[in-house]
Amino acid sequence: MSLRMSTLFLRTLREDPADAEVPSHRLLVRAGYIRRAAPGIYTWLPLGWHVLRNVERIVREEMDAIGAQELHFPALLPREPYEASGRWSEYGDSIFTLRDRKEAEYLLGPTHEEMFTLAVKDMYSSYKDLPLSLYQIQTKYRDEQRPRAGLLRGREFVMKDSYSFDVSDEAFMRSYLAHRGAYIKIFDRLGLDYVVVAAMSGAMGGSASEEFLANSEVGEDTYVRCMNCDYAANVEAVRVPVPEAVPYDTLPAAHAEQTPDTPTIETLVDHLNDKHPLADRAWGAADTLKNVIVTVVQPGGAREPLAIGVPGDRDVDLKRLGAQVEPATIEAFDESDFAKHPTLVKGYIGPGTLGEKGASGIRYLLDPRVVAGTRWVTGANVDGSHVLDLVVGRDFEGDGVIEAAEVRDGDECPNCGNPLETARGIEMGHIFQLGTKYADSLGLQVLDENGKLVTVTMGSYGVGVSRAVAAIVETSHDELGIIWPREVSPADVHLVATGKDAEVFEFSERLVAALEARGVSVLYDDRQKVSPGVKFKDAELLGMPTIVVVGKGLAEGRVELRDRRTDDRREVAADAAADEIASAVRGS
RNA sequence: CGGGGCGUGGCGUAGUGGCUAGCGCGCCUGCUUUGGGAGCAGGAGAUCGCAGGUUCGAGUCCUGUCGCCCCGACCA
Repeated sequence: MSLRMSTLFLRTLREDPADAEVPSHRLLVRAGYIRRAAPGIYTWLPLGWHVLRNVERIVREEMDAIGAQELHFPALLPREPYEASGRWSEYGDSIFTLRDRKEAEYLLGPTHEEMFTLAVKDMYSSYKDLPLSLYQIQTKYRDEQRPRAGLLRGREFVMKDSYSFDVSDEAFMRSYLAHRGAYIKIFDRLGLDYVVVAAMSGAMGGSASEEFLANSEVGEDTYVRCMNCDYAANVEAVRVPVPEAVPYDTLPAAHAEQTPDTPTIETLVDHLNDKHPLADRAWGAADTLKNVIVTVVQPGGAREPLAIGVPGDRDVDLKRLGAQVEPATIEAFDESDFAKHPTLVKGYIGPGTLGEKGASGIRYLLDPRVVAGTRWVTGANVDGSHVLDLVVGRDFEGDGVIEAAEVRDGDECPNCGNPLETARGIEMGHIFQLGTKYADSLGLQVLDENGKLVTVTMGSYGVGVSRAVAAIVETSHDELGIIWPREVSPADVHLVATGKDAEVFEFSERLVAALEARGVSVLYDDRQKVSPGVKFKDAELLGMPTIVVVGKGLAEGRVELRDRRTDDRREVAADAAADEIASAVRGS
């Protein structure tokens, strides 16, 4: 297959589009791969469409290799199945919904667990039919609050989603691991620099999940990895190592004291160092217990306040907190909320009024570090007053534990205790152990070998196909343009014919044909009245992995072969060019 | 939801209330040019986001509205 620049539906831009910030967005638009149609919605131009289809091809090959079967559901879906699974309301206003002429409600599918589950329920009823893995490559729709960065977070996007159906947990694990292996192959072939991390299952429900994150500064996910062992996790899923419980018989009794003008942790610490200097060290924020109040909004709209106690040197990480309470969402606790809870004294909130048994009745969850036996300085629920020597387990207890405090570089690894480092990544794939959530809510059961009904154990597995195109560009570009990995490139070779000699173009035509005969695809710049500089710039911007220049060297029987990534250049004999190029293409 | 920035030919942009809205890129025609985003000449292409208002006169000022981009979402 070959493409010709003279007729290709393409216009490269000399300047960056004003609305593009991240490299993948800038370059994909500049190089004419995509074009914005609406916020978070993009048109795939011919070159971009080639890349997208290449990514799809790789995904298909690896899914087929583990025996998954491809099918295709509609994107336009009826409301009922999503009502049955509870997600019509769980997804809330992030689903695109619409009505038909009879006022029946539909949605544009944000994901398809329900449809797969119902299809299997419809057709299968025996353990003999399992295991089964099905997949589709579909356009998905989510009305994101804030689409951003071009293809990285769009409202319309292409996703491969697959689902496994098994009779037992043991059988399920085999399906899960098969998918995991396929994903590793897919992301390797896509040329991505990625990590596999433990993750939260979020709106998908279920018990455990792992994410495949492409390392990138512009990624929206933060993850940690241990610098010693193989622990890696999305910050949302990090487990904080729990300190040993300490006997507290000998600790001094709790007592409140006046701490005027100390509504912040910083002013409180200053007060402590001023009035209660310690012999061996200074007071720090970590000695204080900070109580943060938020509003939890349930999918149905019900609102309730929630108090979270964290060490004063840590902020509450809203993403982590959100992941814990999903599908509920978190909103800030504002002045009007404070007005409804007069026992909360802003700046001096303490455990005294918190908890289901406290005066405020607000549910009170503690960071894992706030365990029995630890001693804190915290608010006394009186303006200008704090309590010292307040001991967990002796003086107060929370209603439970929550992982919501921020995770920082250098925190302890829960596996081995060594320091963790944080990094950013783009979520490329996510594999979920769903358990029986959907099978239960939609009634998917099969008869086992004893004739008894058993609920099917499911897994769900997603790859962001369109997002992968952006992630590849993020990990593979330079200041001149895109550098496609061989397997996804729109063509193997960008052939630039320069000069005005008819011979150059005649030779190039023969070279294109010879390369095609050798299975090498070519993007041929056959434009006749375009200056060489323009052609070179375009070749670098467009990013085919190999660039071949036919020009002034042809008179001496030579053509030039360049590697886009390394910029290695060498001259090869014109009459051996097709073979040289073909072997260079296969070798890289 | 909040904060900030911005809406002017396809793209990037200029435009102290005053003449026919300017420039670069791209596009069209002709001639020249062809190894690093060519030169000259001529040309096409804009209801200045939209709706009101102020004014003799509005791209420019006022009000409203729509849209886009970025940041933040809580620290008591």
